[in-house]
Amino acid sequence: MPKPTFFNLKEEKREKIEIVAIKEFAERGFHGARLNNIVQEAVIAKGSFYQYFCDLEDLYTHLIIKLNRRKMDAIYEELKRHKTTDIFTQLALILKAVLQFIHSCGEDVLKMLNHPFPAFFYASEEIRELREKSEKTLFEPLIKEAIAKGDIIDDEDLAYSVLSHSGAIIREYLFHKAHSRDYFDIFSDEKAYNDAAELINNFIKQGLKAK
Amino acid sequence: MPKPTFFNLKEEKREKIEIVAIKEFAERGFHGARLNNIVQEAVIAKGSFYQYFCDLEDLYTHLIIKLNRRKMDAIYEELKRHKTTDIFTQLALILKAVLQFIHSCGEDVLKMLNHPFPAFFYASEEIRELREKSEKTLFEPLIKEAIAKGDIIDDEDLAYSVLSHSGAIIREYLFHKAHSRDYFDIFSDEKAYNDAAELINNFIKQGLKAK
Amino acid sequence: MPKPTFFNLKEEKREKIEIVAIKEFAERGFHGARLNNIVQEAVIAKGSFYQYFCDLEDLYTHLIIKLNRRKMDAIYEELKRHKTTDIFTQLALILKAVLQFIHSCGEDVLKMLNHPFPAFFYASEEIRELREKSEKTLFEPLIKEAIAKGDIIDDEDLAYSVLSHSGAIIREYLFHKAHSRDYFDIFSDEKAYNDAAELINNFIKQGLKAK
Amino acid sequence: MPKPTFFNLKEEKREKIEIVAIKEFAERGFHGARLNNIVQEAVIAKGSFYQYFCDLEDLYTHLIIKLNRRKMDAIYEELKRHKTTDIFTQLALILKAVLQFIHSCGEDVLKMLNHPFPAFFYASEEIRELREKSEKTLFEPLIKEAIAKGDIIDDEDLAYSVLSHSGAIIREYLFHKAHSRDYFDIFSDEKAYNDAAELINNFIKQGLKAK
DNA sequence: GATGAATGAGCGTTCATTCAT
DNA sequence: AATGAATGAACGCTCATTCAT
Repeated sequence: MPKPTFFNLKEEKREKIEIVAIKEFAERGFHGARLNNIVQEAVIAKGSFYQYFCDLEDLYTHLIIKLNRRKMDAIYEELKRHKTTDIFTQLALILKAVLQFIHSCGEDVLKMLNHPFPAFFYASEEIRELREKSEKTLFEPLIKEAIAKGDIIDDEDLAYSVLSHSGAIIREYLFHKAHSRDYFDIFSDEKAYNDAAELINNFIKQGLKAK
Repeated sequence: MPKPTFFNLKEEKREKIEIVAIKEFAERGFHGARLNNIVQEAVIAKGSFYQYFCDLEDLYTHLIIKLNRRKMDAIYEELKRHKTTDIFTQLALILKAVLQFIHSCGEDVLKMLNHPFPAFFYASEEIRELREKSEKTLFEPLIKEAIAKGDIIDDEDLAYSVLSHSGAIIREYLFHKAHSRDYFDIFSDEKAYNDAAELINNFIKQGLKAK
Repeated sequence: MPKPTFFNLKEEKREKIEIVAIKEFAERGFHGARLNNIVQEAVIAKGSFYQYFCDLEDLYTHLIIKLNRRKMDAIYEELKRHKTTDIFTQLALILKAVLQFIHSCGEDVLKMLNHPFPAFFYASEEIRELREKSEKTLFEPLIKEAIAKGDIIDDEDLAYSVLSHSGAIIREYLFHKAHSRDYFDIFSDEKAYNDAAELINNFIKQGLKAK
Repeated sequence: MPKPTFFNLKEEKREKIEIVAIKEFAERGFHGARLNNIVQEAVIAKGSFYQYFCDLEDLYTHLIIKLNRRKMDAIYEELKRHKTTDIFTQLALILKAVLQFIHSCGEDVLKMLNHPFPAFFYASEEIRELREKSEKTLFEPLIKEAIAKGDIIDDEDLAYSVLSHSGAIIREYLFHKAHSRDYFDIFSDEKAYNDAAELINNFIKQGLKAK
């Protein structure tokens, strides 16, 4: 968690540091990122960095959490805007919101997220919370309601494990179809993405719908 | 690729190095692994390490390839032993073989494989081939045959993207059910794993079976 | 080129590093010189060294350039002080200035310069410029003027190749006479050196003077 | 000095090692040369190398001494063939013999000799002897006789210091004229070399001839 | 709060030399 | 005499972190 000093910074400076850091993490991954590069690009003193963050992990975690929060906000807003109660329509809205979010972030964020997460990431308590509070919090109420309404079969765990992998399956689908491994590709062709999303959504519907 | 010197080593010594390295990679990930620790634990001179491998990446890649080959061998053996042509029975066999393979390897291998792959890994030609020759080679013929026989709907890409995520969905299911994050847990309760495998298998069947 | 940090150092510290480095290069040559020895003798942290210089080559080049500049300055000052236009008087002044310069530097500098230059040295652009701007710049105008005045025969290349070896011939002369191989010896007996310089100067005059 | 084992080797093998070593020293200089490369190219075991030589310095010194001996032999043969007693004709013969020797050795030898001598070289007793026994032994009798005959002025030391630099002055002359630093150039144009040799020879004659 | 020079543990890697076979 | 695997000291260099100003 960044130190209070960081949040007392002028918005402009704070954003500069974040943008520069995202660029560094995007270009070189967490393990390749160098504090020297970040402070140089952000035009802050090395000592100042340690007034703002404990260390590089702290900064990295901060960025991931912030991006995740913004992603979840975008999803919730999309869900709120359409006010549907059908879980498969909701899944479609979620997938669409994710696509839009990624577009809105720019290439560096995408490149950063495309790097494998560093090992410390999985060990961190902060991250455990983050995961609990994002996908679970998102899907569980939807699933519970859909079960209550009798829309899907009565297996929360199955529904969750499938829904939470829907994004990954879409990406695998597009990768496999295109024989590509370029992460950008699959987000740039909006039509192809939406078609794949609908296909996977329908696939999931087959398996989950109440008998 | 390890140097010939490595393969000329006495089996005992060669295995010791591999086991020690797996442990180090398991505990700290590739980027956290330290050559010093490995040579110390394996009781070999630092210089000797470089008689066996070009560098740490070489050792890491060797281990991943070897483990992957053993996994694929186990799967193919299982498929051969049962000689079924039903794709969903085949998927069940595959999942079972993977479970057995992981049991046979021990916890360190699992922990090592659970770490995100380092970036260099994706750049390597060796690895690209490995990936082509493993999951794709495994699933594609099964899918093609099942489509030809009219057992599943005629969408190779969909089938592939779903089947290749079946393992991940099972693990997510067990994680979510157990509220656990210990990766080895989910492989230790064989019954629970097999039940989950059957459940996910059936789920997939719903979505893929020919109409 | 040393980094700005080096030039911001207190004079005392900067000189200590230079003196220590000259001693190390003098005793062991560039290829034998050890960074460990330098930082230990100079009582600075290894990391600090890299705040001051890119690497050992950087330090070595810095020293050579600095010494060369000081040598050339000494020569030009001597020439300016006496304002002669006779090329052989000028050569005598140059030889005298070199002698004084070497005396002012001490034995270590002499020993350092007596080592063969490392190979990288000849590849560097910085050094190419240095060479262009030292001996050539020094001798060529003198020669051109002497030819124009009709003082020496009209062969620039011959004059240059002979004049630029005058120092080496003097040293060989003194070595041979003294049956010595200690490089510093020949500069310590000022009288002998000056006699030799005059002798060689006269020798050259015989070959170069206009007929 | 190589060990007796080396001289017991079959001529063919011995020559192979020398040729390979010359190539390695030519390409990378003494400090860049790697024993690994030499034994690999010469197809001998690393351990065998130490049966033949104490270390790399031993091999290097052996090669230099051998080449020097061959050069001196070539010079003496040339002098013997023409049986002149005029010192300047003799100098011309020496310069010519050197040119021919370098041509006969091939490019690798030239490249090897073009590298600066390593520092250990100057410290070695073996080398001191070598130098004593080559240039000095060559020039001193010639000079003594020329003085006795009254052909040149009575200053042995001057004559020696000038004659022993004649080769270097020729090279400087050709370098300067061609604005080149490529060592090969100056030996490949035989005509230019011979013209320069004659020019420098005449120059020296002016300064040395008896008045 | 801001600075940036100072720090030194730690890194991966090299390679001449040894020595058991 | 020949081998080549084993060795480990030594190398230059990195870079997150500290700390005096």
